[in-house]
Amino acid sequence: MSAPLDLLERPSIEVAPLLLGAVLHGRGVSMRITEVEAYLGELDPGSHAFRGRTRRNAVMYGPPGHLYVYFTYGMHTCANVVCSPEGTATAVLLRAGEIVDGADLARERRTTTRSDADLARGPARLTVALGIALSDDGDDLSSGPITLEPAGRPAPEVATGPRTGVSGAGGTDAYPWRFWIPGDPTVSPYKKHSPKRRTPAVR
DNA sequence: AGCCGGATCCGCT
DNA sequence: GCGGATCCGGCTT
Repeated sequence: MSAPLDLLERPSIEVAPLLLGAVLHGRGVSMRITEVEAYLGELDPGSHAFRGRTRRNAVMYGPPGHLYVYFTYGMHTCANVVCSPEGTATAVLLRAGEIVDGADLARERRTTTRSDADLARGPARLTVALGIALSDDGDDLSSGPITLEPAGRPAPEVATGPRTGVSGAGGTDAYPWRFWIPGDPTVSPYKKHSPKRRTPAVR
């Protein structure tokens, strides 16, 4: 890995706050990262790696500095930055960003009309704005087509809280594994996942 | 071979 | 605020 991305060799929980303010470049769009979540690998019930290596999550086990892209809810793709040394499956989910260049192109990729702040607000919208597809799973962030430019300096202020949308994650709600730039209008507003009813209440 | 639920988003109310 | 969309991965049978 090239020197600028050496920071990704650490576990995702350390990398996540450092990614705030970093800029992704690619496919005609540049995006400043404003919200992320850390997924801690095989020990983390919320992580795709919790039950070990599979074909889908194989990239998470590879070297840091690559994209792990997955498909969910039958229609959405989401993207992670793989962290920690090869053989260890930690990653940072990219949840929101501010388009700093190429907003017209990002907007063309969307099917619905939204405000600028909404263009990459939410992990699936973020991949649409950047033109990331499932075929980008495993892409090297140091050589493109999507590249990562680390933040010049740490974000002046970082907010933390529980991860969003993670259910059945064995009490990890208690851990502040979500990081965002406080007050930034591009940060996704979604509330914490509320578990679905399992069985009808019997009384 | 089949089932279940999901690191979500959108449109309607 | 809520439910539907829509299909794949991973586990069970």
